[in-house]
Order: sequence, then C-alpha cells, then structure tokens
Amino acid sequence: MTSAEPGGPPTTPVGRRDSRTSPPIWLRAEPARSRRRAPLTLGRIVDEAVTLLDERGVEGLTMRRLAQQLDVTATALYWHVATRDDVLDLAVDRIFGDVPIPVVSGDWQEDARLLARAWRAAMLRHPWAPNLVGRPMLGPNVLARTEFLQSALVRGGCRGLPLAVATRMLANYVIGAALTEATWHRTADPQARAAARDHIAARADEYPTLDASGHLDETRWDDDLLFEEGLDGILRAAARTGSPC
Amino acid sequence: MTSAEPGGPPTTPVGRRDSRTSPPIWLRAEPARSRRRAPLTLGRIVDEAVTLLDERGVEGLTMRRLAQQLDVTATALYWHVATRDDVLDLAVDRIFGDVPIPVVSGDWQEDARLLARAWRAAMLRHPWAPNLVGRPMLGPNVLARTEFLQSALVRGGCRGLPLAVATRMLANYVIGAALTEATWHRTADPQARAAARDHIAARADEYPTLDASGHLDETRWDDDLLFEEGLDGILRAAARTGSPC
DNA sequence: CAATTAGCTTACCGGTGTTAAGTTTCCTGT
DNA sequence: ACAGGAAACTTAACACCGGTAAGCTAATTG
Repeated sequence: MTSAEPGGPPTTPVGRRDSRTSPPIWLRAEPARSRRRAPLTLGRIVDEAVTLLDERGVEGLTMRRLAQQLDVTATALYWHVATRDDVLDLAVDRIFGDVPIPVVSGDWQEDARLLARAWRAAMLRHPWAPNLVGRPMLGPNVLARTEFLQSALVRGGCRGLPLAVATRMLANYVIGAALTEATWHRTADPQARAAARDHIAARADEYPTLDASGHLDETRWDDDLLFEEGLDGILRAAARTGSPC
Repeated sequence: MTSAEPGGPPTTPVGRRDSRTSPPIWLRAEPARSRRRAPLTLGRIVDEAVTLLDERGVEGLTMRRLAQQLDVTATALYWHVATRDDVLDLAVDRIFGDVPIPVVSGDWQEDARLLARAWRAAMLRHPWAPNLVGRPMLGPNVLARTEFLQSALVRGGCRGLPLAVATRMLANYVIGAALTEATWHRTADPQARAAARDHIAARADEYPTLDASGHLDETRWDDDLLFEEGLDGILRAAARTGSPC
C-alpha cells in the first residue's frame, strides 16, 4: 500500500506538517472529526480473514495483509485480538455458523444426515478449514451443531456409552472426509492427480488391490457418492449400537 | 551455533592461524582430509525432522534449527530438499513406516482392526502428524498400508463401490479420530480442559444433551474405548455394505 | 474544560523460507 | 598423477513474518 489515502476523508497527521508550509485546507475538507472511517470490529476482522483465507489459503493469511485489507496497521489488529491463532480459531467457528441447523423432523437419521452433509459442504467450500479443526471445538457455532447432532442420536435411542461412541463416530467420519478431500483437491492440480493414478497403475504389482479398485481414480468414483454411502453405513451402525432400534 | 567445533576432527581453516602462533599440531591430529563429517542424507534430515517435530511441534520445525541440529547451514538442506513442505511430507510418511503391517490371519476384520489401531497410535505418538495428513497420501509407506487395509476388505467380500466406500469410511474415521484427539490433547492443558467442561456445564440450558452426555468430559469416557467401539461399528457396517457376509 | 481511556500508529526486534553466487571436496578419465 | 567437472556445502542477502513497546489522537466522562 503506497502512502496514498484510500477512500475516506483524510485523517492525515496534520500536526506534522511544518507550520510555514501552510496546511492546504481543502485537503482536509471534512473537519476530520465528523465521521471517522468505519470502526474496526472483531466481526469485520473475522469476515475479512475468511475471504483472505478463501483466496490465499492459511499461509496467505498474514496479519499485515489482513490489516491492509481493512485499511489499518497490522498492530491495530492486536487491540481486538491477542494472536494470529485467535483469528484462525474465530474464522473456523465463523464458517461453521453457515452450516444450517435442520428443523427436527420425525426421522432422526435424516436429521443427522442433513447436518453431516452440510457440515462437510461448509468445509469443502473453505478448504483451509479441515486442517484447523479440533482447535476451536468450543466455539459457540460448533457446540450448537454438535448439540443438535447428539440430540438426534438421542432421539434415535442412544444413551450412555453408545451415545458417546456414535457421536464421535459421526464427527470423526465427517472431519476425516473433509480433511482428505479438501487437502487432495487443494494440493493436487489435475495433472498431479493423473500422475498419482499412473503411479499406482505403474506399480500394480505392489498395489494390486488399490490398482484394481481404482483408488485415487476420481474418474471412477464420485466423492459425494462415496461420502453419502459411508454416511448411511455409519448411521446404521449408530442405530444398531444405540439400541435395538 | 557458536563458532566452536562440535565433535569430529577439526576441519578448522588452518591457513587462518597466525604463523607465529604456531599450529598446535595435535589439535588437528586427523589430517582433515581423511574422513569428513558424516555426510548429509535425506534419511538423516527426515529423522532429525521427526525428532524436532516431536519436541517442538510444527511451528518449531525451522529450516535453520533443523540444519543446526545436523551441523550444517540451513541452505545446505536445499541441496537435498526443494522446500520445507517437502520435509513435512517426508516426515509424515516416515512415521507411517512405523505402523506395523499385520500378518494376514483368517479373520479379515481383525486384520483391519489391527492396522487401524496401529495407525491411530502412530499419529497420537506424533501429535503433529494428523494436521498434515492428506498431503502425502502417495508416500510409499501410506500406500502400502492402504493396500493392506483394502485387501483385508476384499477378503471380507467387498468389491466395486462398496469396497471404495468401506475403504474411505475406515480411513476417514481413523484420521478424524487422530486429528481431533491429537489436537485436543496438544492444545489444551488439563486446566483448559476442565474449563471446557465447566463451560458446557454452565450452559446446560443451551447444550442440554452435551451436558447430560458428558461431552468433552474425559473423566467419563476413555478415548481408547470410544475409538475401539466405533471401530467395531464401522467394521460391521463395512461387512454389511460389502456383501451378505 | 480537564482527565481519562479506547483505538490506532510509528518504530522496531528477532526470526523465517528461499535464492544466488561462491567455495571446497570428491570422483572420474586419461 | 593430474586436470576438470560435478557434488556438496557455505556466505550473503532479500522480503517478509508475528509480536512488543511506546506514543499519539480523538471521543467520553466527570
């Protein structure tokens, strides 16, 4: 950012100018006190952080860039936030706020399925998220959704140990799926993915099963389909674990 | 790195010493050309990287520190490795090499269970690993283990789509479990974990189910037990998905 | 109108990944 | 035995990073 003023009324450090080099009045037309630039808030910081993360990934989110995008010095951020990791935590919980919590229907299994589906979708929309998961498991948005998921399982008849097991089973499956899919899609361009296919095909003697089954061959199986089928299996397992159902 | 010689025969720039301050011959006993210090290899780099990661976490693994630990300049590493990410990828695949591949028994389900169990254990032994997973899914060690896992499923009767589904279901579950557990244990000291418990307990009206079920309450459920039970469920689901079994 | 304080800025520190260019050591061919 | 070239490493430097300390400015409060 060159030293040019961006948009708002110039809040130029007027006191710095030499008194002889008289202050070109019209330059500070707006009395400077009328309306300062939009105040920096935690919300704006997190929002901008998310778009920055979407555009440039985790490594691309630097305090300086974030600040620049908000027309502010880097250190100004530290007034609202203690550390960069805080920003990341907030960003993660922020995007989980976009996961719609379904209205409870009569079908607990369908309820859980809807949530899991939306949860994965949110993470795939923001592929930087899965790697950061686990840290802010205490964010209000995450907790609210976990609460819904577990309540669905309770409606399905799960209590005690089976409930805890089913909750983890589901959460772990969703997170694992999002993590591997996101990383895979983010890391490897189409060419690299084709290379991966070939790599396995070329070593068919070492990896006979992988080769035959089309592992890593995305032309063979659709990720969405695989996720959905697996989700079915897990929900059935949860049902059975929970009770006779 | 002070300018002190570390251990091996001094390769000191002998020509630098003033000729009057005669060279204490025995100090440079070994003619300096006989055997240079242990050569830097990819293997040594990765090994040291793993121990450094274990000790100081992902952020703690610095090219400079890694180099210093190997008695080498940071830039020397770039002769063997293109980038820091390469080191991380190699480190991940490295620790997966420690996952023992079971001998195939008659019980395919037990085979898969053993592998999954060891896989998770390896990640928990190196808690920095789960966050990095997904990137080097092409490392030879990872591929070999995936091959074994899928072959077990084939032995269980899975083919085609159900095989792909079961493979992902299992892998995602293991990865998700390791990720959340590792992050949780690494991030939060006992005090913070107690605070998390209290946080939920204090909001029992917002999170009634979580509160009642003891979510995040590690005094209530054992992680190993939860993992094992969930694994059971998933394997049964795989069996059913695969075939009549 | 004085005093306080929230909110931001300037200046700066030590450290980071990575590149470019030079230097030393080893190996090879004759 | 020795020239030449490649392999393995070092020195130097760049642009950037997260974070701290201290100062300034504008709004609020008594």
